[in-house]
Amino acid sequence: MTKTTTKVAQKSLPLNTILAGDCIEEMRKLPEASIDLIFADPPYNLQLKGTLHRPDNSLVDAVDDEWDSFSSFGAYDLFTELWLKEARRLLKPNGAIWVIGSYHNIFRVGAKLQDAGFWILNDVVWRKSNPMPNFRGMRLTNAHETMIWAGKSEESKYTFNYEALKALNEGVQMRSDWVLPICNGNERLKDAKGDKAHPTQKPESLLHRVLIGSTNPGDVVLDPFFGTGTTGAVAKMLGRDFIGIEREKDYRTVAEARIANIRRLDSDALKVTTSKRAEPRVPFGQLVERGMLRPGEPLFSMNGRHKAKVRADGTLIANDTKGSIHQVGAALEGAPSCNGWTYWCFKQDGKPVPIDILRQQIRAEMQARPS
Amino acid sequence: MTKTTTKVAQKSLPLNTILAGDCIEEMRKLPEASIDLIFADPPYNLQLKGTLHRPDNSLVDAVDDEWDSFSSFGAYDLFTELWLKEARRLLKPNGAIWVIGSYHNIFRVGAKLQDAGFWILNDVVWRKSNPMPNFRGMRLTNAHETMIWAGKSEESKYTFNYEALKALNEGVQMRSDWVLPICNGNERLKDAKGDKAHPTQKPESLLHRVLIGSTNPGDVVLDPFFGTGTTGAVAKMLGRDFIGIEREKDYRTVAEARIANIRRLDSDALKVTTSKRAEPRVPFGQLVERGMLRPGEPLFSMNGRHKAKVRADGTLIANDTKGSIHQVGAALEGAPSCNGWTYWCFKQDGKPVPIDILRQQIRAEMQARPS
DNA sequence: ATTGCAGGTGAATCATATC
DNA sequence: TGATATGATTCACCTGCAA
Repeated sequence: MTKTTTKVAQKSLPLNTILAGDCIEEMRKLPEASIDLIFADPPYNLQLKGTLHRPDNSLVDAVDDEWDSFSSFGAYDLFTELWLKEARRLLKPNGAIWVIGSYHNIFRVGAKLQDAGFWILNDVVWRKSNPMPNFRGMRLTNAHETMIWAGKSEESKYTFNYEALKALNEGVQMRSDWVLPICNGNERLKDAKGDKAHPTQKPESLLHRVLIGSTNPGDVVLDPFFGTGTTGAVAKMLGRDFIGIEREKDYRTVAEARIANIRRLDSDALKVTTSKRAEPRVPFGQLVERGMLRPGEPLFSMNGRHKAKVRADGTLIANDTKGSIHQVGAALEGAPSCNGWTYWCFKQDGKPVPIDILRQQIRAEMQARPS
Repeated sequence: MTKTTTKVAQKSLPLNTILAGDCIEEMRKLPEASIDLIFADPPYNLQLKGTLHRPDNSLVDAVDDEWDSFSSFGAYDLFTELWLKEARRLLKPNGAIWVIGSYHNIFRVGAKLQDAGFWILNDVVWRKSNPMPNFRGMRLTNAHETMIWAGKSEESKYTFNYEALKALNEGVQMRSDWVLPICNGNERLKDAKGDKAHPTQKPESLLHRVLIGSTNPGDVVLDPFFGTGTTGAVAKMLGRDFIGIEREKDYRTVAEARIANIRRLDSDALKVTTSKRAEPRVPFGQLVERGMLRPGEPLFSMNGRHKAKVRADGTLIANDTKGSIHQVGAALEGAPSCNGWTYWCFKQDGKPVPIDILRQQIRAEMQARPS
């Protein structure tokens, strides 16, 4: 999943800095189609009226009275619409976004995401291993938060490091529910008085998984609600570039000091298990050209049920069926498709050997002496 | 939390029957403020396009029913608004609603719930213990569905059987994430041909927990998307009255036969949800994500002969060998297999410490705060 | 009776390079 | 832009039959 990057756009970006100001205004100053990934942890405290940030006062005031008891929802929706619009403008065509929230706001954000043209890829549940209990026993322990992962559009070729996440999960594909502890202990940033510096600091483990899974080293990650900079800290550690936007001076100060202390991992540590999809394509005919397989040599299906003969042009023939290793395999199995590389074996010293071994030999040679 | 019930209203209700017809029209015929709880499993609007094959080329049996197809998000929103409006009219002042959905629809439903004046109490995640995997490795395994629990209004004195749920959860406060298996085996209803009678039958364990937690015996439970009647079956089993609404005759027929066969609570069913699980598996990657081990940190084999470096995705690299802690250990020893947990150490204050110590720490946390 | 293996399946927005 | 060819990809259960 390599991508071409626009050097011009990247050069004008304020990489690895924290922009001071309102997130919508600051996003408007950045060039379109310049960001690979956005991670957003927007405000969600709807009950405390007046603390909600209003980007465009005249418009909010205009609808204020009409919305009656739901005026806060309307204002929140407008705010969501505006920052999502800018976020989408900034993303490259193959970019993606993560948004985190709780039941207070996540449903409204998710609906607005879909309305704006984002294409939801997964909703991910962060299951907290140590949540705050429900003290009054009036509801269930609120033990999770919800993240939405969405591509810029339905057509986006988003980045997904499937094999890396599978490796993180001990060889089993990663699920949409992530069990991680909340941020506390040494990781939790404190102010001069010893109080927590930010009320909702997210754990670095959460960002680690997000960035490993949906970015590559060198990608540009924007966090429009930067807070104390968890996104920036993990991005720097993992060799990604970040841009933060934060209104509050106190948060910016804490974040800057925090990120300055982070050391970027060396390139060995940054490398991650890659997908086979990224490996170069090898035509089957090359095995014949190189004499690894002889024309006329018989191949056998892995299940032992079928047999075919190699032809000089790298096609197979079995009974009446002729064609590529994939086509003949599919025809013999009556299947819609077939991966011929894993379907066929040849005999070596009487033992069946998958032809994929030969492809791996060629690929190893290509790595040693790239053409 | 006892409630006074209006005898007059209850007498005119079609208790413990399945109404045939469109849910909005049928709800309009019922008297207002007559229902204690609504459980709704509306169409998810999955928007599936092509076909999907498994790695073995077999075809995935998708939900392609006409009832799940909407022309646009706008059409789905309108449908949601209309049925929610009737649902809210039918609820008693202290009534509540549960709605279940996936990321395709739940954000829109949640926003409309809030717009209609419902007051969200919790969002609850049903974590499937056995979900369908992601066959193409393109996304995370979609391993959960989301339920929203909401009161008719902010002022509703909703029913919540805190102690009963705590008992169901082995004496620990019930959390907002519920681990339950999907509906299969004997519980899954089949038609005459042996195919599944309904594409999306919900497990009774899910309804069991909902009804135990948010209704009392004798309460009236309405399910406007009754399907094959899981809500009715569990309600009858638990001594609650139900009203079902279902358009499709085939589903009604199956549901009626099913509910007629229900007698009383099977006490074994209760034990399923309270049984202890085996010792949890801890992926090595979690130590990296949690910062217990840093990417780039060296590990040493117990015998002192080998060294490896931790990578950001929880794999190791040693010389040319990359892979899991087990794979790299096996490769270095030339052994067919290796338990990486007992093979590798890290250095703490200059002394070697087995990495298994870190796994034990995580397990201790999980035990102290079990799911 | 018990074990093991083959086969089936579940609310799924599930590919991509080349011609 | 659309058709064609290549070839990547699965977890936890369940049932039924064979050994």
